Amino acid sequence: MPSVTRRPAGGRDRRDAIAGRVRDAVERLLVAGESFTALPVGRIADEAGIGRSTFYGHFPDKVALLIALTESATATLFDRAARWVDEDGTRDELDAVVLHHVTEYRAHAPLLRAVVEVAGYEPDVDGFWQERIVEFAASIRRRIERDQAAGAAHRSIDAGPAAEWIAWGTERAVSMHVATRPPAEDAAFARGVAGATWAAMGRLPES
Amino acid sequence: MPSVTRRPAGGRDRRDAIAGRVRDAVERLLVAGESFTALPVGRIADEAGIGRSTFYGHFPDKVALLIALTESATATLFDRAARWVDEDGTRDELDAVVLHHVTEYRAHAPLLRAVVEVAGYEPDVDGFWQERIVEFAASIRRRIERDQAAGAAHRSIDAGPAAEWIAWGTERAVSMHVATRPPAEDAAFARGVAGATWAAMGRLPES
DNA sequence: AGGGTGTCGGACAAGATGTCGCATGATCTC
DNA sequence: GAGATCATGCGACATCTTGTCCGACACCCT
Repeated sequence: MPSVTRRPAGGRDRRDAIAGRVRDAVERLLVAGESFTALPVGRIADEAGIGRSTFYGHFPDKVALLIALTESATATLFDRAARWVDEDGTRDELDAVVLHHVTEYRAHAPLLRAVVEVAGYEPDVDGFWQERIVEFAASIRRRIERDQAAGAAHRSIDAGPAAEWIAWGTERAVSMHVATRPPAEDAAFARGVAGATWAAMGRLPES
Repeated sequence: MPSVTRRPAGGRDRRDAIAGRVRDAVERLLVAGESFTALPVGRIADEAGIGRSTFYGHFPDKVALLIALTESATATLFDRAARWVDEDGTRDELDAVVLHHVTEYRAHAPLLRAVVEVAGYEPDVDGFWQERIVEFAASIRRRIERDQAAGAAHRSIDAGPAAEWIAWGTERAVSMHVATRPPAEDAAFARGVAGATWAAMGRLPES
């Protein structure tokens, strides 16, 4: 005789299945080139095979959906790069790190395109995205400062602005590259960015 | 006795005055923090003191208005920086060049924010903006290559990707800086970015 | 069987877009 | 000044989207 009332497993499974269908539907539509901004909720509901009012039972609005979609997708996006930064990774490792970032970015490109798009006019999304990049920039700054303290990085580099420039620059350049170039060019692009990043951190190799 | 029929100056003046009022109205609304995307045409018309249908007599739609607004505003945005690049400007000149760019960007910040925002979902605006940055990146690439040919820039820098990274990075970092920091910080930011840019071009000073 | 929850389809109100028609005002030409 | 032409403003209209609500139905649990 149970002493608490519990949600039924069947009901939860069904509810999760619907949220999953909405997610998959949005992904398909974004992959097909739809702009998130111009995408009506009714279209998403149709694509997911649910009622439009059911959508509102799961998500308060389209923006909340986007935030939910991207939280997990971007949770690990910067992990490898941040680890390289935090653990004082080497120049030899950097090509692979940037390539991994480009590859991950490309894998989530439709969603990330939507995030950047919606961040332009939605403060919640903007704040969420900025938080991600600003956090990464802070770790780059600390890395540059450590390198300078150890005499490994050139003292002409001002760690704060340089770190912001690197973090935002990488985000933007990768996003543009992924949007306009084929995957076959990823490795060369990543090598080039890695070289410029290393230099911008004040770490040009000895001539 | 005139042999051609000409539109009267008064009528043209009146027509230009209306277009100007629309421009000023949009600028005021953007400065006030309105998102261009969320701004209805009716609101712009009210702010400009014209009828909504008159708006459509002057601009086919809101996006066309934005493009018209930003074409002149951004026509010269990159001029000074491009000149520095094309005329093989020096490190000593770069601080002032970047600061000028930041200052110009800040002066047009509401409009440029709108461009980047709308570029996310409007192919015309996207193309227009990309063209600007890609052109700038190409000139940076040529500059890096000239420097490398002259033995002044480090050969570890791959000019193509580095140039893209610099161009897009600068656009994005400046836009973020202007949106989140006060003008008093512009000079320090510009110096920092100039240092990182010079380094990313493979031009770290001798230790 | 009864109760509770979730879903679907439809209706509603509000807002925005783009177009059109009509009345009025402004300007130009003779 | 009179008449013609063009531009403007207002309002109506059709369409679409958003967010909300309602009733009917399905499903699950006790």
